[in-house]
Amino acid sequence: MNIKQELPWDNPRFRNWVAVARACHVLERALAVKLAPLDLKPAQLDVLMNLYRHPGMSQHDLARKLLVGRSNITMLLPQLEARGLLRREGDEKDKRVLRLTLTEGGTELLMQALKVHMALIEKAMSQSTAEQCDMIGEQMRKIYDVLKDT
Amino acid sequence: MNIKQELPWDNPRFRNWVAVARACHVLERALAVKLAPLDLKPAQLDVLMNLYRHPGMSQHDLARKLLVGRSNITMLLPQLEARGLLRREGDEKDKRVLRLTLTEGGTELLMQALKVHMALIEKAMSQSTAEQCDMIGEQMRKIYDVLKDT
DNA sequence: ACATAATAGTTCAACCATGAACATTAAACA
DNA sequence: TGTTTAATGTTCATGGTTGAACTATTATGT
Repeated sequence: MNIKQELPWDNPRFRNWVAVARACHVLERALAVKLAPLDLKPAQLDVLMNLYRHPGMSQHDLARKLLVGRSNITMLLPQLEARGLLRREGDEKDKRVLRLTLTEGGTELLMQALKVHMALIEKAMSQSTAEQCDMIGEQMRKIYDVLKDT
Repeated sequence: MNIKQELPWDNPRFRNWVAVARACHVLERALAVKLAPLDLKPAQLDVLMNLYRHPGMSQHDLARKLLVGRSNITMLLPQLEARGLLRREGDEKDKRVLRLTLTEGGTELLMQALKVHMALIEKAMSQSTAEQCDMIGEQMRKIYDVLKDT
């Protein structure tokens, strides 16, 4: 086979993407550490955030928002429900779906967790100008759109 | 407690970072799918790439490069070694360390996998200009530096 | 209406990643 | 030298994520 090809580490796009992946990795890790005192995992925070913004959403919709399998949601929710952070109530029209809503306590914990999350992101992205930051977001949304159905 | 605070979804930095995380997520997933025919996981590809660039590196160094724990490497390598993709040889000076090198077969498989990986990244980032792409990489490296010791 | 297909959620087994505890070897230092 | 400290790699128990198979319910099509 022809082993001669442009090696990726000479390719700017490749090198730059590696940087993106590494940044994601360390931010995720840092978030996990900072959330530990609240006894909350990043995945759980994602759940709370989505329920705050979309009260009454179904588990299926939540899974799609989080880019995760439905079974993952099934495994995730009981702990949060047992802690009184959210409610699961059967939809009356469609008996298959469960409607999810945050409780008072869930909202309160979310607000604390958001402070932590925001502080971390501020720290991370404070080095970029607003224009740079927006441009990054714009490009990343394009990437998502290109790949989402792959 | 004071629940009044700037909500993250109104904050550009937050929204843009979410886009970064989502883009990472879907690219990682797409890579896993595309690598499946080669019977290779993304994590394994990362190993091969690093060994290609740094032949003779130790497991400890590899773990640091990949931002994972040493035990992860211990679990990862035997499969690759059994497939004849790499060699583990004890260092003569320091009997604690194992030196890792790719075999011919490992290099060959790596080259195939790199084509897949490159194609995916090209597809993802082809929407950005070279300047935008470099800027993204630059900002991400800053983020990594800021957070790496958190 | 009835059969078929599609959807929401659950269960379960398999796979990964992690971190603490451990064995071996090397380095520091007294 | 002899003792203590540090570093490398392994083992193992734990917890998280996944996808396929399953149940229950709703939609579709004839």
